[in-house]
Formats: sequence, C-alpha cells, structure tokens
Amino acid sequence: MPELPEVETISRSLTEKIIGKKIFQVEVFMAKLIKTHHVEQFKAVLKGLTIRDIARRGKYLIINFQEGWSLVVHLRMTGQLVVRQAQDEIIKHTHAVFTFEDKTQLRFIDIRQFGTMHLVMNDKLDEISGIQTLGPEPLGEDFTLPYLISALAGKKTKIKAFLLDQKWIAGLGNIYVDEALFQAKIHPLKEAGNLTRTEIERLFHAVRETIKAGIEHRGTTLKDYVDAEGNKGTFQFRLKAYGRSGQACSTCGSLIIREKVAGRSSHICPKCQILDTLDNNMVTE
DNA sequence: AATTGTACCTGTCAGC
DNA sequence: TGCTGACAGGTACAAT
Repeated sequence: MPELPEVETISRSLTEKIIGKKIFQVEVFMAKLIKTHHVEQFKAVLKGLTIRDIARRGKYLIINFQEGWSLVVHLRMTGQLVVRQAQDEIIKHTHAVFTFEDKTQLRFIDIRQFGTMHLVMNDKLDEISGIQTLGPEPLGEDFTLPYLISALAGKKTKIKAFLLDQKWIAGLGNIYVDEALFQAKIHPLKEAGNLTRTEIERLFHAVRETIKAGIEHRGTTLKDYVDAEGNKGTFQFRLKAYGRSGQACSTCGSLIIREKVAGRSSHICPKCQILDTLDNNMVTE
C-alpha cells in the first residue's frame, strides 16, 4: 500500500493525534511482526513511554519517545496505523494495539502480515538494515540533479528498477514510479545509464512533482490505504498512468498499456514514452 | 557485483 | 455456485 506520500500523510495525521501521549498497555497478537525483541520484552520496554514526535524516512514511519526509544514501523503492502478509542470494535487483522492513558489506542492492522516493527534507541536507527541503505529523500536537499546524473551513470539496469531501488532514492514505489516516468516521457525499460541529459532533467523534476502532488492529495487509496483517522487519500483520481491500462492517455489519446517490467506491472503510454532514442541498445527484450 | 526469481500472506476478481 | 489462477501498494534473501 504505502509509498512515501502515504507514509508522510500517516505521519502527519498521527502527529495531530498522539503526540505527548503515554503508553499504558501494549498488546501484540502476531509475534512475527516484532523484529527486534521477544514480545514480552517489547511490551515491557514500551509500557510507560511518552511520544515525543513522529518522523518518516523513505517508507518507514518512526515514532520517537521522550525516553530515547524509537518504534520504527514499515507497512509494506497492506499495513495500516489508525487511532481509535478503546471501546471501538477490534477488527479482523489487527495485530498490535497500543493503549494510551487517556484510553485512545494506536492500532496496527495488516491483512497480508508483511509489515514490520523495530524497537531501537533513537541514535541506533541505522542498525535497521533497510534504513541504513536508504538513498536521499526525493524532496530533501541531498536529492539534486547532479546527484541523479552521477547515480544513473553507467547503470545497466532498467530505469524502472533503478527508481524502485530504495538505495538510490528513498520512498518511491510502483505507483509513483509509473507516474513519474509517464510525466517524464521515459519508457520504463530504458537502460538507466542511457538516459539523455534532457531526460534526466525531466525525470528529476517529475519525481519531485509526483511525490509532492501525492502528499498534497493525501496519498493514493487503491484499496486498503487510509491515514491515522481512517480517511482515504484522493490521488487515485489524478493518476495518469498507473491502473489506467486500456484507457486513453491524457496527453495523446493512445491507449495506455500494461507490461511487466522489473517484475512489476507497469503502465505505459506507448506513444509518449518512447524506448528508442537513437542512443539505445539494439537488444530486444 | 549486479540482476532476477521466489517467498512471505490474505483477499479479490475474472474466467470457466 | 464453486473452483482455479493471476494479481495486489514491498522487501529480503537465494540463486544465477
């Protein structure tokens, strides 16, 4: 479910709801979700901690406590973090519940059970392997045109695989990669190291604008995604490529096609997103 | 070293 | 109606 814009929206909506709250009780119904501690230790550490702030890095949501601990949550495909009242019904697939002293609860719900939680001291976030290797934030000051040019240089991999790889840019997933490539008019199969200077410039701006727009519209709800209050996003109504196979391209009217690239469904305008720009290789895929 | 395939899960939907 | 197979927002690890 959640890529950077969704996790950012959850982070912001959680900030409004649970900053300053103190944990009264922790319940875990699915032990494998906790990656750093045995369940009993996990509960013992968290009980009595007070939430200082909520942050995000890539697709990781980070709950920082005043006492120095950080709870790092990754929602993978179908995870949700929602705030409810203690008396509200516990729905199916609820795997952890954090009850605060005021009887509000933070609940972790995850149909496919891929989500993870790490509990570490705040200065040890880098010990989480997925965080340690994250590339720059697309909206941060480390993500610059010169950075993108040098990161792409000489890469044999397909541009789609490059963009999905969290070590080059943090937070992009299948939806926003397809949208950014559509905006930049670049075919997902194009070899990363073969992009022209103009294409790289277009891609740089397309990545930033797509992510910004996703955040502005509070994320994309295809099916499961909701923010901390249970609200859906609205960016799904503005998608131009993802999920639109068989529909007309908003730029040229050609039909959007779907094709597997880098193991993922990819949505492409066959006319706007050209693969062949003279400098490309002649190997047919 | 870099790239691809597979595994992890449940739910949904199209086709028969 | 079932049943089957493909597919779904992600990532870690094995295999090549």
